[in-house]
Amino acid sequence: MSTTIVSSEVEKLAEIPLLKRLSTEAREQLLRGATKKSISRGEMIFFQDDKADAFFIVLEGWVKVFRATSSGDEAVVGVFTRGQTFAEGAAFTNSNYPASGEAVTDSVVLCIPVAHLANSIAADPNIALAMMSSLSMHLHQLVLQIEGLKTHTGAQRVAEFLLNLSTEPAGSCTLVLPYDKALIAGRLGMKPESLSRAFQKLKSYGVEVKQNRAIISNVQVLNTLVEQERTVVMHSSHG
Amino acid sequence: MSTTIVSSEVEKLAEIPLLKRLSTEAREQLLRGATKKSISRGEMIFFQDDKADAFFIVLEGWVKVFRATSSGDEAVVGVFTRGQTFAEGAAFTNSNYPASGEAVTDSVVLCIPVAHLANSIAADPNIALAMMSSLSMHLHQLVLQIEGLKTHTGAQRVAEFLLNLSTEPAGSCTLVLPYDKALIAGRLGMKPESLSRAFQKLKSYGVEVKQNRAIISNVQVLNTLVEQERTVVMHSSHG
DNA sequence: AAAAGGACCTAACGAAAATCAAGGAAGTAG
DNA sequence: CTACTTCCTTGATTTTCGTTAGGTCCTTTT
Repeated sequence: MSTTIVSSEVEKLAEIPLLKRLSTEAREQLLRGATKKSISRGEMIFFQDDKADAFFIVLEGWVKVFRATSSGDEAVVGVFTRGQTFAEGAAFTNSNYPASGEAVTDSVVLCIPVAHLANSIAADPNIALAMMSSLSMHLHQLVLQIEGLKTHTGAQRVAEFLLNLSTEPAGSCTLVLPYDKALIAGRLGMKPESLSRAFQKLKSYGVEVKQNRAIISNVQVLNTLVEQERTVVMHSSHG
Repeated sequence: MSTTIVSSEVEKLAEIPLLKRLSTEAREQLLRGATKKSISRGEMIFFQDDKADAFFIVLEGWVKVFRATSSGDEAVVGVFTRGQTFAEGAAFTNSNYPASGEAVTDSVVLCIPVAHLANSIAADPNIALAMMSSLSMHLHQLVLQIEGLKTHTGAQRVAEFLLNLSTEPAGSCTLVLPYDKALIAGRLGMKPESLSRAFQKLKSYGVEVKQNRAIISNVQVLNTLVEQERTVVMHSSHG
């Protein structure tokens, strides 16, 4: 399921962060070599260790990127949705994908071959600047993820995740969990059971989870929890 | 302690990965705006949340990049040495440093202002490609770090760290721990006490640690340890 | 309507690692 | 040589988290 981009679609894609800063000509040039792919839930997009000959932009749905260890264990490295780029890092080292990509919902992604990207950059160097900005944001996100893993408890990471989903800066807020709990757990570096326990603990901080809906009664309370030091957190007073 | 680069030095710097692929002219252009800084052990190079107006290349010594939480806890995001680039991600987001940088030994770093980089890229787009490659390698390294944290035990991560330092592909090998154990622990996402105990466990895999020297009696044995699944590792037979 | 399957939660156990506290080893200054 | 600091190790205890197994609820199937 793969089609080229028709020019009427190009302007719709201008809202994507990576393409936003480009001129109309540069955008058209870059998209000329791109194809749109529809992918069913559970289908693989690329495989770890394969030659990295393309990178991707999510148009619809959710995609996970993960590394599989030799023993079948997997570590979720990122989860991406509408407008986000993924696997763009591999595209420049002229090497292989360091991780695998899989659709976790039915998805549509834009696939841009590395060879075409190289040509496009030669034609318009501004494309390189847009890519670098995208890479940097990715880098920044990974830095935050590492900090979270090293200094936050499970419940704190879950709280952080919920706060990122919430739009309200304060007060109460209801939100929809974007993908199933097993994947959320993977994304946060824990097992589903631990995620369950974390939700339990967050009850005493005013978080109610029912099905795929979460209700935060007070965003600021959660915020203070995330800010707290590891050792001080989650002692007898709450629980 | 900050000086500009004299042209006689430029060719010596050609071996640095970021600069390697550039033409002599591009290299000279980029280095024209660079300054060399000598930094004492413990001195800060840049501060988290400050405006990111420069990125760096290590010429001598070791530098750590870390994030500090409000409560004084810190997460080491990377440790860099000779030839490696750091904080280059911040140079493109036009924002603030997501982490702080500090010299852990007396060091010399090359400081390249973001404004000058932008000018240089305009003059020669190939510089952009070199930067992208550097960013990508960084991205890849962080991905591996996240994988390690999520799927390896402490002892496995230490083994991995030692293997990265070793030059021999097999057999025995002696190596020098490049910086103090507290930092190694931070780098690997654990406490110094846990690092100590991890070294203990590795004794039964043929690793001897005395002072800042480590002797690996068989590199391959360590390699198999790292490859093993989490749950199978470190049971009664060893220890 | 009953059965089957899937997603999620709960509980009990064990392993890994953090914490707290104390003791050693090496280097430095008096 | 002794006192002191800094860095590292060790031991005892607690917490966290993975594992396993069983249970509930909800949806789909027959």
